[in-house]
Amino acid sequence: MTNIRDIAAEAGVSVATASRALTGKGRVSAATVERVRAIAQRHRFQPNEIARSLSSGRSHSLGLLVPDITNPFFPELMAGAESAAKARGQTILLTAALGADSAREDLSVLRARGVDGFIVVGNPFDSAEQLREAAGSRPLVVVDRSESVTDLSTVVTDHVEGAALAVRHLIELGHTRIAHISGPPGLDVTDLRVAGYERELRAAGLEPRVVDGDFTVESGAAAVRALLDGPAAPSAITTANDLAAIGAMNAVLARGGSVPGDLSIVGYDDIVLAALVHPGLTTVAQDIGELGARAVEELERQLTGDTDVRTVSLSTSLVERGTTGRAS
Amino acid sequence: MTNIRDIAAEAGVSVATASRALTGKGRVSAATVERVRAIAQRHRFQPNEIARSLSSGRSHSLGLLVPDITNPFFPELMAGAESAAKARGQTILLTAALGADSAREDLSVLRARGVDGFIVVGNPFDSAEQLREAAGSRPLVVVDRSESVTDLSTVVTDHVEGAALAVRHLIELGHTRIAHISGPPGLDVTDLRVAGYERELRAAGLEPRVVDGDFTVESGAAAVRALLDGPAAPSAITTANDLAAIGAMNAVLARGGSVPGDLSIVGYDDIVLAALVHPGLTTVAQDIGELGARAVEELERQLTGDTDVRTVSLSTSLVERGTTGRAS
DNA sequence: CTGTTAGCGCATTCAA
DNA sequence: TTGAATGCGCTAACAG
Repeated sequence: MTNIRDIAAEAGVSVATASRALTGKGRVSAATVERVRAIAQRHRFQPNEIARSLSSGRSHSLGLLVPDITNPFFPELMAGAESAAKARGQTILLTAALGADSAREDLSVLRARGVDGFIVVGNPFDSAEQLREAAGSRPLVVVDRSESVTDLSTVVTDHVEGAALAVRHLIELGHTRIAHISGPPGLDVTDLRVAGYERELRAAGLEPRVVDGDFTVESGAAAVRALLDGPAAPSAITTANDLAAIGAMNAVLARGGSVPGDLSIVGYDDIVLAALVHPGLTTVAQDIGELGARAVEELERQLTGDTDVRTVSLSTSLVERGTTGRAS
Repeated sequence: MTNIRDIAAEAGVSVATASRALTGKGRVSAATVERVRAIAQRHRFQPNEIARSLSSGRSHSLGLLVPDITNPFFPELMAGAESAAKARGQTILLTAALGADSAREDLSVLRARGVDGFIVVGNPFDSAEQLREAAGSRPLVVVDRSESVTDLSTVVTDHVEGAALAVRHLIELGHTRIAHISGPPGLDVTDLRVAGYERELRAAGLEPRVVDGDFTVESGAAAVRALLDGPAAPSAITTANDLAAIGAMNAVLARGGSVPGDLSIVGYDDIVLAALVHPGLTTVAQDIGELGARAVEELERQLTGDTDVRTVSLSTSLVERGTTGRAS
């Protein structure tokens, strides 16, 4: 590997000057800059980032912690983060951790690797305080958690409005018995979406009805079975996420029912999968990749010295596909 | 941040001894090892990996290059690689690059970051030689390419046998007009699966029929439309991957047909999504996560000095779900 | 504008 | 078994 000493030697300057010419920091004559860079280019010189990190204290790498890589929501977010990071010369160090213990450990590993900051999707801990401590005073952006982390920068979508959007769509289609399959109770995202659902339903003079789920396909299926077998079965449902919606849809189809004939279904997230099932899932779309990209931007902002705590809120929209129809 | 000097000072030993006690390399008395480690633990000392890398020349990090993070196949593989790496104290540096140019650039960035080796999924270049050059003499394991990279360690599944498995299943169900929707022609994976398909079909005295696709949902849909609109429409198809199979299935359903009533469909890969569509997709399963995990293992083996070029071949199996039925 | 001098935090010689 | 010295490759302060 050719290093900066080789370049400096060939250019007939000191290593320090070569460094300045290459990084653009510090005053160097235009002539030497050009000469040094030309030589570097010819040698395909790539500064050793490890050495650079050790010396400068910045690694140009970002730690990304996601809860569950097999849930298709997260890869989409990762993709957005990865490409935004790449565009800014940053590299993503990826880690997936489900529980608080492994999250603590993983963050610690990433810290030892010198990441400049963290993007944490969801909060694996019980409190924002624990999360901040695990991040070890490094800049931190939380994605998709709002209420519980008021003193940290976050990137979120407007869950209340999104949930309301779904309900409004069903009401416009003439539905009056609209149930909601929620996420795990207590979670911000869950509560906000439930709140939006209830608000919009009550505004129309209708009675809310919430069945708890946990974002999984299975929970969606189980919830819908309970709903359809119970009294006053709904003609439409909104769900906490697309996975649950798909589970619900499969459960209806599995018992010979039809969607949207027997039940209209609205998902939430608009993961890629939503467009691939048949019929296509009507869902509340959030730009998942953008969520990741904006998190990178926010982190970058903090890394450049801006210490404001900010909440970036992205809008949502309804994507109509085939799982919703007029009430009969 | 507390560093090794602090630990050494508190233990009353030199930094060198502290380092030896912590890493376990070199002779140190059991007593001092214990003392140093106790102090380190009390301080929650985490050696700075950056410094360690610079000094030792090893970073304990692996570069993972995937072509397309939004194709659900790759996140599953990433998850397997990530957890295997974590279990071995390695960290994954992730990058996604579609074309050869960006792949070259990305590998270069990862190299500058000091990754100890690479796992490359597919070969973004025209030849194994270019890939090796882009990896810059660092150990390299290729996943899912076999033919074109005979002189590199690879982890693959037996595509020929997998494709044959699918055909055999359809033949057992009584189908005789069985078409195959392939991947992009020229790709190893494509050609091998086509070969397996043709071999098995010919063995049964049946005539093969291949329509080219490109692994996307759309290509599957287009191919199946062409097939059904043409003469001698098949009663069953095998596909190069699950995404194409799902596209095919949706195309049939979209025109009012039924699956498997009008067309039996077998996918390939068994991505998570395969179980989530309705009806569930019958498919040739490969353990995608295992593919990633084994790649990490192979790389690790090379990193520990074993320079044998090896090909790890994982087996496949048929998962019967709802998209295949008896020929009418 | 440029060169010299010091580290960054650790691993690894070489002596003792 | 331990310590002192050296260097990984680079950036950053300080002189000139």
